[in-house]
Amino acid sequence: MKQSSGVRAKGSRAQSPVEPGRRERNKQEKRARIIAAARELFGSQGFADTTTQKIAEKADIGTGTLFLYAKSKEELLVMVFSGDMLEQAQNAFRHLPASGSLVDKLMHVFRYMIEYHDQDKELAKALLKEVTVLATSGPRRDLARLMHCIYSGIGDILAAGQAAGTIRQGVDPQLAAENLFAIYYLTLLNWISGEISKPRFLKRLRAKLAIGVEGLIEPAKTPQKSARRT
Amino acid sequence: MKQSSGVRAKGSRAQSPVEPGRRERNKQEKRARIIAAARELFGSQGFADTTTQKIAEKADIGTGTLFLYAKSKEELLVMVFSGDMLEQAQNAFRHLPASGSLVDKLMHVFRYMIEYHDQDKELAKALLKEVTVLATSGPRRDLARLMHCIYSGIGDILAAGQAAGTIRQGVDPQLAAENLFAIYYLTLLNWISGEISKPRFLKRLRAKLAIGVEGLIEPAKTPQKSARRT
DNA sequence: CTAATAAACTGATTATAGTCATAAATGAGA
DNA sequence: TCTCATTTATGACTATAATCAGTTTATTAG
Repeated sequence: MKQSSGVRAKGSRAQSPVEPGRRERNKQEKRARIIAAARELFGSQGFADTTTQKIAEKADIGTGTLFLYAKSKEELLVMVFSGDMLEQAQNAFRHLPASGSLVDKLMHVFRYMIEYHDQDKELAKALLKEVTVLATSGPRRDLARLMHCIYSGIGDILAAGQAAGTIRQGVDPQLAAENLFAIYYLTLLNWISGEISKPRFLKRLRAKLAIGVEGLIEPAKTPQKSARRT
Repeated sequence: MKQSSGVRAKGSRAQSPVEPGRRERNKQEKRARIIAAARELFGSQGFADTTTQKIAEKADIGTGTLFLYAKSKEELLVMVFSGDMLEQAQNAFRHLPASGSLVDKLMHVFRYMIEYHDQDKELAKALLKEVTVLATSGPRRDLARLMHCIYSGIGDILAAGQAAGTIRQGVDPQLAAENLFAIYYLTLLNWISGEISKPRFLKRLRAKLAIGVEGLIEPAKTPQKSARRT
């Protein structure tokens, strides 16, 4: 019933606020071995052909132990790659170009993610299948972090646009960010599932984002510049 | 090597262009039994707790036969419910209200689909997990029909709006339709995965669709009517 | 009709994800 | 140091999705 997450403050010198303790260290070290083994095997054999046995063997743990760290093979997959995806997303926002249109900025961000998935399309497919349903769901903490990073990153871009006066004040940046991500995400899934080529995909994505940004409404008969072909 | 899809034109009277033949009839009948059995069991026991054994038993076929009709348990799930979803989508467009804003119309359409999934959230979750990745992919014919129905339905609404002059001519209705569906879909997934209540979800969806329709761009300093709160 | 061919069916069998009773390791208290 | 309680680890075991070699059934040709 106690929580005792390796907090240890025994005896005299325990100056650093949290000292792990052997138990916690072992656990982390094992967790790291599991992730390393799974990453390598998923990468070389693919998701379906990698058995949990092989992962346990490679990580040098018992077969049952694996499921103490991930409740299922699918969760293991997410565990392995959600960290990578978060890093990729953070990089995307860190290297955001200062100039350029909103669509350019969005394409910059999404291209980082696209490049990541392009490394291994099969794996990406399996991964996205899991992520799609889990991402929004409660107890997947790491995915929640990823989604928050993405949504707040895009939200910040939009808020900056509002501050600069290029984006309507009335728009909730959070909701708009979710919209733009949704557009990206379904287009990504379409690409991952085969069919369409990468250049075509990128072009299509850009066109869709442009529509998402500009909206669908006819600008109420003001014969100004941007009204094309009547 | 021959194709011989039960075409049968034997002997004298074979006036109707394609007469099934016993083999094809058996197959269809068996397929129907499988779908009926699977639907009932998935509905009462849920996806995970329904074994393929139980389905085969209930459909009165061998365990192996099941996998002649669906390559996997997941495909079986899609087989069972994609027909329902298509019907639901067709109903939504059939009963489209003549008046109302674009957002109203979209909400009308999506509400039909939402009501369907609301009947059994757990099942919907399992179903959407499969559908999300397969929907776009090649060899899933029934899902392809579903997506085409949805996209062309929304596309038609938008094209009508263009004809009426309320929607910008420059917008590709197909791409815009995919955007609006994407907004709906990720919001749906978020709802299905728990957390948010139905009224909140509907409200949020409407707000997002409004943003998707109106766009994000500041209307270039024309102090006209529709510019809210400066 | 009969034989030959092809398609559809079958359930015993296999592969593997995930469980669970038991054992080992760890840390706290004395 | 030696208990004792709690957490973590283990691999034999179970459940079940999916396969496949062998069988049955339908169709076509003669």
